[in-house]
Amino acid sequence: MTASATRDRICGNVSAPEPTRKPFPMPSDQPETTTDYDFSEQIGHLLRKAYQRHVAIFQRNACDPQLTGVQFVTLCAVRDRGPSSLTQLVQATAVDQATIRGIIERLKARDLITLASDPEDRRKVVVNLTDAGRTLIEDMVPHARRITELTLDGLNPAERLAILFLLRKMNEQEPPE
Amino acid sequence: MTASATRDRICGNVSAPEPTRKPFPMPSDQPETTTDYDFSEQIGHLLRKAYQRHVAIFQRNACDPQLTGVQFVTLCAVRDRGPSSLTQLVQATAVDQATIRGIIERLKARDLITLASDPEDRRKVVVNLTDAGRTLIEDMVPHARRITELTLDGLNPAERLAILFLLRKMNEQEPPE
DNA sequence: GTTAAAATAAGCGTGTACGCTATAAAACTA
DNA sequence: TAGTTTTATAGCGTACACGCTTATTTTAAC
Repeated sequence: MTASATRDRICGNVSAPEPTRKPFPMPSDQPETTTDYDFSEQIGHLLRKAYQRHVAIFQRNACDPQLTGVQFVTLCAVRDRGPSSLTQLVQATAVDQATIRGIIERLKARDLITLASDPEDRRKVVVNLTDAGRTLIEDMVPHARRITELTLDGLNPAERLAILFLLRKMNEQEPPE
Repeated sequence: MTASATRDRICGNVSAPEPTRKPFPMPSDQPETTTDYDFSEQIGHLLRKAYQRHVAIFQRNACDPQLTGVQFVTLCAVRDRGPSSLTQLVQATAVDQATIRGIIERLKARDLITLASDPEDRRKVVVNLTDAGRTLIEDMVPHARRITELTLDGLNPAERLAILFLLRKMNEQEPPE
């Protein structure tokens, strides 16, 4: 820290001793210095780490080692909504349109779903569960509960409710334009 | 729920994309049935959506459209720690070892960092900031503050403290074996 | 004490999966 | 016909697992 601070003086951007031009009005009394910005305390960094930890827990605790969290979510969405088009699954799962195609391909390759085209709208690809897919969901759900439990391990019941509430509230907020 | 879901195939389930009305899931009475498992209320799903929203906000608000959040975190880590080996950066950034190489490659290609080999340990690759890299960080930090602000938009000050606290606490917990 | 073998550490290559942007083609709708 | 919706395709970036090479450190033998 001190080493980098000294280096800042030596070869840093010493050329501009504050041209007094602020690109953004700072929301509070945040100083314009860069030294107090700690990336490891930012919401984005914490979210990334939390999600990565969850993914690791999922992989270790899924009853099927090939099944990913997103694949499981997609299977659940098909079960809950019945035969669905890709666009419907995109909305239900919050998986990107370009990404869902790969998911569907892999689930199809494992015969967990079937694909058909809607005779009433020939653009649509209708996704359906196979018996194997339905069985896998049934087998997986207890493991999924455990995965949730393990991900929230370390938080007491009140804190668990709180973080679910706060994440839902964040997600309801639309990303600006 | 299940009965109506299977009837959704009449193509008229347009009621889905309506705003979310979600009661609190009670952790107490969880039967072993699969019908009450709602993937969209699970911590993993909420974390994935929250992080994706943050990434979208980052992309729209970075001063450099090519710079990703992870790349920025890596640059910050080099600035904070001084010349660093890849392994040190892996620990500092929580970016996978195989992934950091791609990050470093792209930062190097843009001349934001330099690579050298440590004469004292010839296994090591030492990463250093260039002047351009240092300048980019300086320019970026105000935007990064705004990105954090926008990601937390919708939460009041107490809630912001709460979610940061809860995510930190979750991340401190080790993923089991 | 020097040296050879074993254990550890750093980094590389490859393969698979997820995520987004941008673009285009096909099918439907007005 | 013009415009919208649905899906397909290409390309880049992030993420992790696996197996591998090379370099350093530790240990054991001598």
